Amino acid sequence: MVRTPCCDKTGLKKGTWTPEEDRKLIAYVTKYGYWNWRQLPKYAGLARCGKSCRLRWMNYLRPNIKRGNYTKEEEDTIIRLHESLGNRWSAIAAQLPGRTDNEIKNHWHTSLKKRLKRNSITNANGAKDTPKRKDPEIYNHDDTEANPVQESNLVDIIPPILESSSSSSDQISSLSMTTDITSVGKNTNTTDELILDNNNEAVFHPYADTSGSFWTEPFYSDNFYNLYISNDFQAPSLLPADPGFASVHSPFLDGEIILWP
DNA sequence: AAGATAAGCAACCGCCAGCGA
DNA sequence: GTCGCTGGCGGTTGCTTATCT
Repeated sequence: MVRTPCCDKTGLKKGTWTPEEDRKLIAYVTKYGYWNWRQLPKYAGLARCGKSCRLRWMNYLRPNIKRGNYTKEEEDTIIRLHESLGNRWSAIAAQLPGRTDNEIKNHWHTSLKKRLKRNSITNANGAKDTPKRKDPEIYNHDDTEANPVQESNLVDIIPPILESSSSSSDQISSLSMTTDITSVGKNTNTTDELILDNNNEAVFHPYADTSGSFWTEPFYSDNFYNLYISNDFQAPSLLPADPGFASVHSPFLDGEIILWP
């Protein structure tokens, strides 16, 4: 039996996502939710495979994604879970809020596996092989707080995502209303962050200390959505009647936001 | 300074399970 | 029971960046 392709590949773009594509996907999913990944790119105005859209959203664009260096606790958890679960990355990721299976898998293959190997060699004969590049995650855990975020192009426009707002990485518990000043993004080329003032005007401010409050401040704001919700995509003719979908109306937005379960 | 090499990571591919018709 | 569709998962690839020589 001939396997049906996940999508019609003709004319579909592959490779790295552009900020513009990210904006479209964020805007669409924010407004309508992901009701059908295969159909979604058509309505969102994206020349991408549905799977590619899903992967991009799940691994990088959705709320509550934690980027950056792993803490020692996280690494220990990964190692411990890998011992018991094996390569079941999604199961491991479920125990680490904010981390995706893909990211954990990458981290395992690039750092943790080698670290364990090195440890076992060291334990076996006391020998130490020096890696070509010093890995601060392995050699200096105290540095993990110094630079907690590694930004992609995307983060030029997207705020860091709140980890603690939900125990499940697949949930948005709420869209938090924020106060006078709302952080909406970070300029990766400088130490400035983009914020909105009382008039909803974007201005760059010196980026505040990222330690401590960085992952705990509520910043996933309606103002952020207001910035990036655009009208350059087509609304689906039929939105899901799934009772698991809830919608809210924001005074800051033109229309409703679909909140997925 | 430039080329070689290793490391890191985003993204793709193919398979599989679940579900409804 | 089967077929087709969809979402999800894990393995792998290939590009970019960092480091070494």
